[in-house]
Amino acid sequence: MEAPQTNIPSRLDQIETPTSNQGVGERQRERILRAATLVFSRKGYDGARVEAIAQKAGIPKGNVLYYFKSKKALYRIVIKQVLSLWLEALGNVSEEGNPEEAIRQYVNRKLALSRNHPEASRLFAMEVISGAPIISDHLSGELRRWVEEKGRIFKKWQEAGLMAKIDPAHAFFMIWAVTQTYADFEAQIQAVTGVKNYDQEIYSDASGEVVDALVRALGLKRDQRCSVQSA
Amino acid sequence: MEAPQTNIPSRLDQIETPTSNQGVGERQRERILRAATLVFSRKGYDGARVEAIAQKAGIPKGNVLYYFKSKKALYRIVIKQVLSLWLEALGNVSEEGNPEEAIRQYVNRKLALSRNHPEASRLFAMEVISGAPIISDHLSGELRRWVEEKGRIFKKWQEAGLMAKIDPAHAFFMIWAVTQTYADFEAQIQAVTGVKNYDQEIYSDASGEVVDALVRALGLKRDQRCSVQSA
DNA sequence: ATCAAAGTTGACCATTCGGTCAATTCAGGC
DNA sequence: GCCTGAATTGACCGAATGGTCAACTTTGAT
Repeated sequence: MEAPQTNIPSRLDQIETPTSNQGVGERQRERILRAATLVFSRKGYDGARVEAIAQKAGIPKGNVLYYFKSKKALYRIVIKQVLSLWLEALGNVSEEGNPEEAIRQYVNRKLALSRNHPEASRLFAMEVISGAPIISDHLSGELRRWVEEKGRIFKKWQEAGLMAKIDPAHAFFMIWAVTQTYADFEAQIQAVTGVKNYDQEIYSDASGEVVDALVRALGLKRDQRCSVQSA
Repeated sequence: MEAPQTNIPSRLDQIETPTSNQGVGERQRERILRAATLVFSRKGYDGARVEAIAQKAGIPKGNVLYYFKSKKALYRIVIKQVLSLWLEALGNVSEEGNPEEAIRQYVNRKLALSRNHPEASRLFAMEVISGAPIISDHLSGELRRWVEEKGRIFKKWQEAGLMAKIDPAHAFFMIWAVTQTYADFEAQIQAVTGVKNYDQEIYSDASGEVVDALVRALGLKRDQRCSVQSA
């Protein structure tokens, strides 16, 4: 989907690839990407084995290297995919309207991302914990600018007395930390709570209580009865 | 320090090891443990190389395997060390006294842990993200009981109207997520903020604003002027 | 000085790794 | 059917990995 990066054309264009098993390649490619995301998200780049990816995709190892010219190339593509998912989900913290509602929406969107793409979240975490060797440029580029931009909105809210005076960057770190923890630390939360079907039980709790807590943390609730109780 | 696990006695006891380079072994052993913590925390178990650990410890690979009978045994010891650090830092959320002050202390203690032992935090995170293959028993055992126990204190506070009504477990998840993020996601925070000396600048910010925010999130501030401003 | 145990080291081994490749199968256009 | 290029596969290669080992050095007690 992103840059080609591989030796295979395979695009459903007109002129090129006049004859081919059209579509077959694309489907396999995506199978592999899904499998790779899973394996990389659990083992990190160095710990992941091409053979394991192949097995999870249900194809021989040679076939993986046929679609992606190397393990590193595959990793780059996978992590770029994940990164764009992450940045895209950053979405728009809209300046207009109720700050509380804006943040509530944003947090819920991030929670949904953790719920629907936990492997992506974990892979991102792995990369960052490892020192972000691949994506550090994106972090200090795109992401930094995004935070600066959205930070200005926070500043305005703060000056209008609608938000607690926290460094906007730290406000984001907090939101990201809390929302991602439900994907990244699933094993811990699962163990501590002992829930059976993590997905349903945990996220329904989280999207209620945790969103409220974050709203409170940022001092957003406008008509607030001194925040001792929530329900 | 933990269980022996290796073929070498090396204890400063009386009778055994009548003659030896006393002390030398212990020092080397700890050198290796430190190096191993660093490498494992960046690469995970599968991604870490014994050679890399040896290099970081400044000794040949063979010497590492002399002190620890295998990579897996070394990993187990390292992660047990980290886990006990983690559990120990859980410390006492004291029931007596001001809830706000108790949580403030607890959060600050966790922040200090992230600051002083970022590698330990990262290693713990790596293990959990990987599915906690080694420590899952501890999580569903010790940690779960700890959360249940301390959760009762939260319940009491909540019934007394001193704390927002959040599921205590989720309250902990939130605190852990936020405090650990400063160690685990250092690369991201560094990139976004662009600070030079992470350690000093970030943690002085965090221990101020973030602690306040968490106190607000949990609805703990007793004499609170409707939580719109913090300073 | 001598001795024994502890510690150190690089060479070495079996296995596994990422990656290549030639042989083969598959699918569609003619 | 026949041809062509894509797709599939397992065998294979060199490099790297975890782990072993025998030779050697160091240390402290006697």
